Amino acid sequence: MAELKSLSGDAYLALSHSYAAAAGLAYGAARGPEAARGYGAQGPGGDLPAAPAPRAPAAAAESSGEQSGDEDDAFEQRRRRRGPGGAADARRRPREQRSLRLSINARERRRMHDLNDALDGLRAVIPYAHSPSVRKLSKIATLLLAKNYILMQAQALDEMRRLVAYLNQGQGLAAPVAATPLAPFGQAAVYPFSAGAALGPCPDKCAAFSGSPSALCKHCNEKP
DNA sequence: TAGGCCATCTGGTCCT
DNA sequence: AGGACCAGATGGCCTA
Repeated sequence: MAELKSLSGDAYLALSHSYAAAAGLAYGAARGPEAARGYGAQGPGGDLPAAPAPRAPAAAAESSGEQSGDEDDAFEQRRRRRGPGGAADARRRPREQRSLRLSINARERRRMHDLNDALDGLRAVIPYAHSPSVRKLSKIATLLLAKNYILMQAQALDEMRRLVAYLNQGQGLAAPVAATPLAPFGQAAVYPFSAGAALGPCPDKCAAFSGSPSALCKHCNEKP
């Protein structure tokens, strides 16, 4: 089981709101009472047990039939619990069907573990308070936060492109940079630093934006 | 104690 | 036929 990280309520709400503000969303508000309750919001200094009792669901673990010796009993009990025809059904159940069911269960369990691993991977790249004393994000919170984070990043990228275009226009540049001010992220031409650095004589890249040496740059002021 | 979150089991459906 | 995916049911753990 994954370690318990936790996120203080305040930190989480702050993060959510900043994402929401940037992305024009209101995740925190939308959560309403849940947000107030807090995903993992602990009381003051509230820590969770470092290692939560490994889920040892009586019904689940025992009935999974892979770790327990009295799997049949558990299975029978569950069938009985499941309602009409359950017990009789189980009694009639041939051994092959039973083992087939067990393998299907195992496969489903594996699938869910993979899904949880992927969610852990997502949590790892979402900026929030990672710490042993902070409970990890719930699944739903992880997905919602990730969505808002992506939207926020997209918006920031958009603004940066606009700024670069504006700067390029302002400088009246004939440089190749100006030719594709809105090129997709990842194209070096969009970013004067890389283009300028390649072309300019100054190792400090000071000429990247203006195309002319800077009076403030020690490299530009150096005598050759 | 209620409510949230979670793991697991299970049967159904769809796809290969 | 077998596997993947999905949703409902169930029960355990934890917090307010």
